Amino acid sequence: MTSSYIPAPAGDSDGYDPAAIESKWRERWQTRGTNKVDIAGGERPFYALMMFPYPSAEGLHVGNLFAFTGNDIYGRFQRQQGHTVFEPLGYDAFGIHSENYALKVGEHPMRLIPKNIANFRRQLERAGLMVDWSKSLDTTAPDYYKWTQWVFLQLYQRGLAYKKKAAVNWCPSCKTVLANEQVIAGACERCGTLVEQRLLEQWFFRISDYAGRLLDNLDTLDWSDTTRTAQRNWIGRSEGARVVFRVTSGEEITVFTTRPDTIFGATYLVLAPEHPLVDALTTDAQRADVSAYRDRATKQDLVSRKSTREKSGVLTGARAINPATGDEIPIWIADYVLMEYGTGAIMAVPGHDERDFDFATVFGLPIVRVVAAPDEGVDTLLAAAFTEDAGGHLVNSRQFDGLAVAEAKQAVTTWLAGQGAATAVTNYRLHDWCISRQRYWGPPIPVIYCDACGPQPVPERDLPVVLPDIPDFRPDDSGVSPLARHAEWFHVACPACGGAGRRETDVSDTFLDSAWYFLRYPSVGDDRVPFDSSITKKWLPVNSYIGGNEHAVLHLLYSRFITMVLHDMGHLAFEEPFTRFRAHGLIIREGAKMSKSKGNVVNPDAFIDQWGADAFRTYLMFLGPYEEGGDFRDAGISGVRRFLERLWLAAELASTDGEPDPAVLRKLHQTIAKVSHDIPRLSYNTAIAAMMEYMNVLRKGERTPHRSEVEPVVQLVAAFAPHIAEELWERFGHEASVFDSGWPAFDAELARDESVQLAVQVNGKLRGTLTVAREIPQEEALALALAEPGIAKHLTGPTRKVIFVPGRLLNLVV
RNA sequence: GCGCGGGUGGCGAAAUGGUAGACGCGGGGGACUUAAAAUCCCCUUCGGGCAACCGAAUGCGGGUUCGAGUCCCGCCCCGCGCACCA
Repeated sequence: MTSSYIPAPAGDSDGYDPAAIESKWRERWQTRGTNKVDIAGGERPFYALMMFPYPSAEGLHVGNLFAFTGNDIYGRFQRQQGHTVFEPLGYDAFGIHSENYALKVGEHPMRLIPKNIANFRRQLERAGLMVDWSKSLDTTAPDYYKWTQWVFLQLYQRGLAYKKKAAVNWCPSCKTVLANEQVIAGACERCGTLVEQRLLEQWFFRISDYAGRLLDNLDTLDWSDTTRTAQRNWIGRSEGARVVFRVTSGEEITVFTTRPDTIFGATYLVLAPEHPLVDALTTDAQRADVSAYRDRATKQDLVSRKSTREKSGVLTGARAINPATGDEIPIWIADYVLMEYGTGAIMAVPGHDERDFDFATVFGLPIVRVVAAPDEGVDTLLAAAFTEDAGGHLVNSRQFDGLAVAEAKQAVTTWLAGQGAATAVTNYRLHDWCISRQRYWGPPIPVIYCDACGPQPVPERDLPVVLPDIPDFRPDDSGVSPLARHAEWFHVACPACGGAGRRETDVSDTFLDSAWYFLRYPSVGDDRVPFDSSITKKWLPVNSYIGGNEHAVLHLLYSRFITMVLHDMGHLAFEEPFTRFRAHGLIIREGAKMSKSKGNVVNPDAFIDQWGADAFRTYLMFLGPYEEGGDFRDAGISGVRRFLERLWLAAELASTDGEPDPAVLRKLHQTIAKVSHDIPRLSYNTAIAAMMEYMNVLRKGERTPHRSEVEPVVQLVAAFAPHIAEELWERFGHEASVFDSGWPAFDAELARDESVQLAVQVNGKLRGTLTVAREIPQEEALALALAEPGIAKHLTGPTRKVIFVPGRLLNLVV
């Protein structure tokens, strides 16, 4: 028997030529349909999803490739485990990024985006991803956003979409609403202009109705802990009570507090300046001060208002009764109380809340101690707010004196509830999702306004509401979307009465585009429904989702929310879209985040030209732990390239004469075990290191490897370096793709070392190592150790204790 | 301020509580070669020593343990996220 691969004659050696084999296999995969997925019939479906990119004009970023390659390896590995793997990729191409860039370069986004996408596609194909391009999608295509609009209508029908006037961050330069996270230190994250506050009518989704479920379900998900923690913090559940304070003039003020136990120390109330009761409560004497203060507060942008720590406020002149003490206390307004959290009103307990303490100090308000630590008395002076609750007990609280804080929270709430003054409630920090954008480049929100019928949803049969191709899409300062200027689009018949109607001119947030795209991929091409029910049943929920932690909160939370709503409406059988999620790390270069301004951006095309896609992929995965990212240093890639060259050479030289070396086989099986263990954990760097180690053994002293020592490594390396693996696999005489060849069999017998290095310690310090049989008993190991002069000389006294870890270590305590 | 990561050779990094530094880069030396490249071999944490060897060492200080990079307590530094959330 001879190898089916006949080496080229010496002098005309056909060495490793990545450019040639990579383009060969790109074509071969295409013609053979290697990456095409049998959506309807494929067995053991496995959905390996990665977060889709925004196709920027600069082209693919190394960070994108790092992320995609990590997912691709996982997907290819699952395919080699016998799954039908679906690894789709599409484009998240709507949004303010594209629109601003289009304005900057003076080209219409409808022309610009297809160019960007074509460039992205070219770069992605070079990277050798196992993507089924027939199932790609683009959020800006009408046949996609038709269904984004359908999703909106579902929420609308369910009563989960509503309009309200809301104070929003407004960037006067970008002429748009900004989310809080887009405002950095009071300025627009994009252009640096100081942000103002505006009141606009906006569409919201009632995600806060789902806060409890979104929080509770987190416990059941196989997700990165950091991501789950981030979501928990974002949802921000807190247990407390709503307490009603009666105003002496008759009104009632409801406050939210997490410390009902401290109510005996509530010496004043504070309302947010925007609180609806302020007008009614304010006395004539205070009216001028109050309205001046409110004017000042509303002019300030939301972020700098929140970041100012100095306390300010004014008296309303009204007084309320503390339901616990019966005392009259003053009512203030102050901007440290936020209208959007809780009830927009608080009971101030300066003795036990830092902010209230600061405020009371500034305005000379009474500070009463109602909680004391074990070593403190009723009258121990409060130099600062005492906010610890563990170990504290109540004082100055009448019948509750002496109760521990935790019990008092319950007891006080129950007592107040008995008088109708309180209810125990759970409050969430999560607020409703504003989806309106006063911009052009997004899916129009499918609503028509009619003077006779009011707002009407666009009937499903009329979807999509196509975004018109208009030359002037520049936003202006009116706060109204550019679409309003396009008369023949704007004016439309009312779907209810047929009379004159006007279209909603806001478009929706890009987060809505991406909150359901994973549902669409398997059903791409189906124009009857957004997602086919039997296909969805087969492929979803997503088995593995990989993406950046920058989307840990919003994108993942919104996707979960939309999925949950569609589940509740009977469209989906599951309520959590991503069974497993792992956040990948960030690639940095020379210790700094890659950015154009720092000039340290790596151009993937240039690297692939020079080193080949296989080396580039493998190097990216070798940089560091996938979930932590790594430092991209140009010099490092040579080691990975050398590894592939050595693999190539080993395959070229492999012979079928004689028998494989048992020592090499042992290392091979140890390597199979290591790689099989590491890939599912995304521990790609150590899997590569293990294969490199094996290559060192295989080629030790320029030995000629046996074919059976090389062939399995081709399968192991395939997920990392797919082109070279296919080429070598073919040269070994296989007709089918290496990705349909399965996974090398692991033999524990062959992998077992018969002798091991036993560490010998004296008092925990290493004093020597013994090469011994693996199963050596303690007595024999001890005897061998004592016979070793280098060890014996450290035994300065009688042995008091012997610790023996079989096969690993012997520790003698003297 | 709060939350989440992280701190290990010249560098990127490995290490179920059990020989710290695997693997790779860089560096040094050697073999092969007329020479170079490629390939292969050896060395490369620091200090001391001709050497066998000895000592120190995983941000700092304590602790638990026969044994700690790993677990516990208290700090310092770096990155990311959130930030008057009652």
